[in-house]
Amino acid sequence: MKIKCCKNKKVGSELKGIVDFLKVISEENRLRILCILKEQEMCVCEIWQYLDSPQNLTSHHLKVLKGFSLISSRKDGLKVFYKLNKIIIKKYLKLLNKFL
Amino acid sequence: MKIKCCKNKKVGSELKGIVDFLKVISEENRLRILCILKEQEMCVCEIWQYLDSPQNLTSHHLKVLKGFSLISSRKDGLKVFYKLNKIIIKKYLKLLNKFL
DNA sequence: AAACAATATCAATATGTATTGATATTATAT
DNA sequence: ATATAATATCAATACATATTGATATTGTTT
Repeated sequence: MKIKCCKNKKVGSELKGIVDFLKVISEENRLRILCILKEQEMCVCEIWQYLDSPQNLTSHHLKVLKGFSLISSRKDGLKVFYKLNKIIIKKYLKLLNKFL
Repeated sequence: MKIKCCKNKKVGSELKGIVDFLKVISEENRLRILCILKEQEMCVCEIWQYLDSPQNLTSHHLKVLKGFSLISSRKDGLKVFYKLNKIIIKKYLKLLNKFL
C-alpha cells in the first residue's frame, strides 16, 4: 500500500504548503477581501468599509494575505491599492484540486 | 459598485459555508486523512498509524470530518471503516473555485 | 511647520482549536 | 464471564490566531 501523501516526501511537503494556504484563506474577512479584489483593485479605506471591519484589523489581514503573495499593493499618494495575485491563487487551487 | 460577496445575502452565506469547510480541511492531519481515504477505504487503526498521530486524536479529527459529511463510516466487527464522500468534497471545491 | 488623512505596527487580551491523559463503549475471543 | 482489541468520549491543558486600543509612520494640504 503506497499512500502518496504520507510516504512521499515531496508530496508531503506540498501538502503542508496547501495547509498553510488554506489557513490563510479560511478566515471570513480574508476570504472576503480576496473576493472583493477579484472584481477590482481597491484601496484600504474602501476595503475595510466594505468588510465592516476596523481599519487596523483589515490592515493586519491584508498583511497576512500579502505575506503569502495572494495580493500585491501599490502606493498612490496617501492611499495604498491592493489587487489580487490571480496567478498564485490559481496555482494553489490547482494543487488543492489535485489533492482532493 | 456592486461587490457580490458583500452585498448579496445568498452569496454572503455561501461564503461563510466555504469558510467553515476550509477551516475543517486546513489542518494537516485532517487533510492527510482525506488524501489517504481518496485512495482507499480504511479503518481507524490503520489511519492513525499512517498519520503517526495518537488514536484518540485521530478519532477526534475523523469525527470533525464526518460532522461535515466529508467522510462516512461503516462498522465491521471491532473495526470502523471510513471512506471519502467524494460528491460533497467536489461540491465544496467547485464552490471555492467559483469564489476565487 | 502644523494639521490632517490613510495606513501600518505593536502589545495586550480574548477566542478558538488542537492535543493530551484518562476512561468509557462496543464487539470479539477465550 | 472475563479478557482483550478497536474505537469513541470527555475534561483539562496547551497553543495558535483574531481582535482591540493605542500609537507610529508616511504623504498631503494649508
